[in-house]
Amino acid sequence: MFFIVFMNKYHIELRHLRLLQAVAEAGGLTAAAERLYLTQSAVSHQLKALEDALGLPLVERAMRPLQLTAAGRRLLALAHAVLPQTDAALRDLAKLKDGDAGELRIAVECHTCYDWLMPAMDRYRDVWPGVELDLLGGFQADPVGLLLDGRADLVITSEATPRPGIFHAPLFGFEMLALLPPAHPLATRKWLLPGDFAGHTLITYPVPEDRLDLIRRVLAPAGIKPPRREAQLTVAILQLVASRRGLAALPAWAVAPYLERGYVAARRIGKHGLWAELYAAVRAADAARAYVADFIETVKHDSFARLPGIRPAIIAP
Amino acid sequence: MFFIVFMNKYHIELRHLRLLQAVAEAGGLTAAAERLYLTQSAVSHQLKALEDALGLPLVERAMRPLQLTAAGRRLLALAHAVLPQTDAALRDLAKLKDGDAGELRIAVECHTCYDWLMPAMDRYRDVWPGVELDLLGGFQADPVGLLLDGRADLVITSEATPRPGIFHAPLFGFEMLALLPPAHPLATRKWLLPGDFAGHTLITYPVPEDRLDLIRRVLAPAGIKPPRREAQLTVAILQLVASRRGLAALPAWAVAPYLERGYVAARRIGKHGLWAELYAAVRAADAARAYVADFIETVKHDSFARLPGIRPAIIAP
DNA sequence: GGATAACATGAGACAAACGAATGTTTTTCA
DNA sequence: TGAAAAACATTCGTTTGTCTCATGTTATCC
Repeated sequence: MFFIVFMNKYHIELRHLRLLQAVAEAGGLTAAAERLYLTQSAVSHQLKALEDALGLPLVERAMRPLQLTAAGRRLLALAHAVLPQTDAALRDLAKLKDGDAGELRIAVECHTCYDWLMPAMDRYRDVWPGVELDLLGGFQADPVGLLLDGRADLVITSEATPRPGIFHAPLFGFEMLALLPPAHPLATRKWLLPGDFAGHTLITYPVPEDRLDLIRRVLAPAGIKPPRREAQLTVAILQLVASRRGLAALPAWAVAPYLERGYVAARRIGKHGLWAELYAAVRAADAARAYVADFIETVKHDSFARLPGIRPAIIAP
Repeated sequence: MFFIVFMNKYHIELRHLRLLQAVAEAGGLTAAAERLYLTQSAVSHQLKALEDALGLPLVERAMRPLQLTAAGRRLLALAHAVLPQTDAALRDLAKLKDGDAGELRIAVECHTCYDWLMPAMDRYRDVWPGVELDLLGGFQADPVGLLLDGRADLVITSEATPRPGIFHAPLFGFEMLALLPPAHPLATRKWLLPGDFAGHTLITYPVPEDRLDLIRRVLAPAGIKPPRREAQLTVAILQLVASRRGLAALPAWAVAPYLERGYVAARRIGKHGLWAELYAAVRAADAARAYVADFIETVKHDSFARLPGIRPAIIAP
C-alpha cells in the first residue's frame, strides 16, 4: 500500500468542549471530573485522546494548578462561543415541545440563598419570559409540604429525604465557615474543633436548632450547647461577630466579600470542613417539564459561575 | 424508589449537527449517508436516536423529497452557526501545530475544472493568507509526474492509479452529459446509447483520445470511432453543438447555465449515466500538512455547495 | 523528605454506533 | 391502476469507543 487513507480527519465533539470548559473552570482534572459526574480517570483518558487526535497538548501538565496552553485557550474560546448557542437551541426545541409558558412559585428554606437566587432568577427570566415567577416569603416549617399542597412549585432546601411524589434535584455543595472577630485567639488555628465553640455565644438566624447544620451535625453530637443569640439579617450576624458578641457559621459564599475587607475572619469547621448540600425539590410530575428542568440548570450553572468555594452535589444515595 | 434520576439531560453532539446538515443539503438520508461515508442504515439509526432523545421529529417522513420540521430547521440553524466556527478553530489549531505558511503550485488536468477551482482558491486564500498559491498553465502529458519532479505540489486529475510516493485524495464524482442541438432527433430519448454517436462528429478539447472518458469508456469498447473536431474553449464547443456541427460530452456542472437558457440540450450517456471522478494528487509527504489537507477540504466543501449534480467520490479500491 | 493530593496508565466491563440483510413505504412509469 | 424502483425503517450481530477500577507516577505541602 503506497498511501495512507487519511479520511479520518478527527472529529471533535461538543463533549470535548464541555470537558475543556470544565477543566478550565475547575482548575484541574479531578475537580472537572466531579462537575461532569465522571471519574478522574475518564477525564484524563478523554483529554489525552483529544490531545493525541489534535497532535497538540492542551494543558500544561508539569505545573499545578493546571494551565491551558495556547492551543487549549483557542479551543476554550470555541467552547465559550459554541456551548451557549447549543444551550439556546436546545431550549428553543424544548419550548417547541412543551410550550414556553408556565408558573414557578418558589419557596426558599435557607436565609442566605437569596444572595444567589435573585441573580439566577434574573437570568432565567431572560430566557423564559413566558414563565410566571413568584417568591414565597416567610418561614415555613415544612417547605416541601407546600409542593404537595399545591402552594409552591419549587423549593430550595438542604433536606433531601425521599418523599413520595417529590423529586430532589441536587444543586451544589457548599462549605459552612466559622466566623470570628479578626484578632480572636482562635484565629491562629487552621480549623476549629467542636470544643472551641464552648464558652462562646452562637449567633444564628431565628430558626429551630435542627435546621442549623453546625449544631445538629457538629456541636450536638459532641455534647456542646453554647448559648444562642438570633439575628434576622446576614449583615447583622456579621456585625455582632465583628463586635465580639460571639461566633457564627455561614456559607463560604455569603461571607466572601466581608472576608476580603478583613471585617471578620473565617476558619474551617473540622479538618475537612463542614459541608452542606442544597437541593431543588419539585413535584415528580413537574420534574420533566422543560421550564422547570431549565430553572434548575440555570441555578446550577449560575451558581458555579458566581459562588466561590462550592462543589458539585454528591448524588443522593 | 420514589423519583427518577433525570441526570441524563441528553447530550447533543456535533456529529448530530453534521448529520442534519448533510440530510438537509442532500435532501435525503441515502444521499446524506454517501456524503458522510456511512451507510443509509447508520444515518437512519442516528437520526432516529436524535429524534427520540429530543422527543421531537426533525424531518417530515411521509413526503419525499424529505423536508425538515420546525424543530429540524431550528437545529439546522444551530448547525450553520456552530460548524463553521468549529472548522475555523480546528484550522487555527492546525496553524499552531504546523505553521501557517506554505507553497501550493497547482496543476490542473481537466479543462473545465477552472470553473470551480477559481472560486475555491479565493475562499482558500481568505483562510490561509500565508500560503503562496500558483496555477501551472499548459497541457501536461503526465501531470502527476510534476509532483515527483518537484515542479508542482498538487494536481487535479481524474486518474487515481496508485503510484509510489503519491497520495490521491478523492474530491467528487460528476456526470458527463451528452450535448445536442435543441431540436435534434436524439433529444426525444431519455438517454443515449453508444450507437447513437455513430454518424456524428464529436467535438472535444484538444487532448489525446485516452483522456476522453466518452471515447475510452463508452465508444471505444463499443467499437465506435466517430470523427473528431477540436475546440479550445468550453463556449466554443457549445457554440459548435448549437450550430449543429456535432455532439459533445461535458461535465454536468459546466453546461448547467447553458441548459437553462435552452442553448443546447443534454442527455444521459447510458441508462445510469457516465460518471467520472476527480482526485487531488499530492506527494505522500505533503498529505498530512495542514495547509494541503485543508485545501482539499475547501475544494470539496465549496464544490458541493456550488456545483449541481455532483456526488461524493467513491473511495478508491 | 515523607505524606498527601492530583494526574497517568492498563485491563476489563459495558454501551453506543455501525453495517448487512431484509422489510416497508413512497414514487415513478407504463 | 399496478408493477418496478427508489428510499427509508428495522432487526440482529459485530465492532468500536467510553467508562470504571485498580494501581502506578508525579507534583506539592509541611
